[in-house]
Amino acid sequence: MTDVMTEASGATQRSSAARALGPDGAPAYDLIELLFFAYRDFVRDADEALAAYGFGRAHHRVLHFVDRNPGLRVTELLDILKITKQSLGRVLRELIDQGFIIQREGASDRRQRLLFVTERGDALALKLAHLQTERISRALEGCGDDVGAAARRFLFAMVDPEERDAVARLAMPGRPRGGRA
Amino acid sequence: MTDVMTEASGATQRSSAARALGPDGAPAYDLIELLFFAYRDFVRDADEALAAYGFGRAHHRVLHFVDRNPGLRVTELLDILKITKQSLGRVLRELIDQGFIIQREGASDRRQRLLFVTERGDALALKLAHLQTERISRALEGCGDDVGAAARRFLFAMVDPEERDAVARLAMPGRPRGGRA
DNA sequence: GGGATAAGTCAATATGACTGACGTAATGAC
DNA sequence: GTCATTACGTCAGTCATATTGACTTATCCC
Repeated sequence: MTDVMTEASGATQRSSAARALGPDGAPAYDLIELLFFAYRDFVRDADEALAAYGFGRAHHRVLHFVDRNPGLRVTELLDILKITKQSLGRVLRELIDQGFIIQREGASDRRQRLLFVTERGDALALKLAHLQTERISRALEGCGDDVGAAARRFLFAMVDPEERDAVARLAMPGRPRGGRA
Repeated sequence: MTDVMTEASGATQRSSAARALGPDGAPAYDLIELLFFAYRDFVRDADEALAAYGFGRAHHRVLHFVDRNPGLRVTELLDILKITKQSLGRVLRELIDQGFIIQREGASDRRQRLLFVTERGDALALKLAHLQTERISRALEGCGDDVGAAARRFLFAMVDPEERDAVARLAMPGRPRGGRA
């Protein structure tokens, strides 16, 4: 087994962790735990609303990204969510069967099934986004002025470097809401 | 793509809330999505390491909070994780059976089973914390000076108000590492 | 003694994920 | 026109994490 402990506590060379987080290279327990607690409560808002539709977190994610990116291809969605197409299968089917999402053949490539939200889907996506935005807004109100910008920078920097281009394209501030089908 | 992320939106001066929502009350899609992507990658570090032990994310959470809070009672752990004792059951059993956690009868109340990590459990908890700290440190390095403090403030403000006391007690910056059994 | 509390357990179920294999249709290169 | 590749879907089986509900045991405290 790789001896992580000696590597971590060895005083000879200071890792980036040690530099950023204290003289003794102590773990950043506060941020680790804050991320856990903040995310735990953040997703719970939407979870509760989704239960009324018989949907779960997975449905929300699909609906959200289709709402934000009309005409999204299935492959692109899989790449965003980092799940397999089998995992997506059931969730997408339910959203389509219940009229929240529709598929259209690609104009240039007829193998593609482009995804769009319906009016109903857009309404639900927007409702959930507003719930989450309420929590975010209240959080930012209680903080200093630049905290929103700093939070964006920090969260963006937490993303895998090789994913940042894709994330920047998707999560760009002020990007307009997409249209419906 | 730093320019994308450094850009704080509002040209007009509004309240923090209005800025978060945008000029037209639009959802805070950027922060919603950044939270998703940041958390997705954040937990993946530990997930990969845990796979080698046959453990999952649930084991990590239990191990982490027991490591950080030696002598934790089962009820307290359930309250932190917000899961049922049935859900905790299997995970805790496996951690105990494989020698990562031990239980001790409470001294004053013999109904209690106080939880402690073993040396082995402490080593694994620390290894996982270091993995996550590495990502956090690298993220903070790429940001401005006050971003760490701002991120803490933002994440803390994202927690349910009625949970904040409990979270503050657990995730206080600079809180010392707990001891083993 | 008796009610409340701490913890554990059995059973059934839901959700979200996985791997692997296979099928179908369309594209695009040769 | 054939053929490999791509996009998508699906069948089958499995695993991890979570749920509700019911019940037990031991202990505490009034």
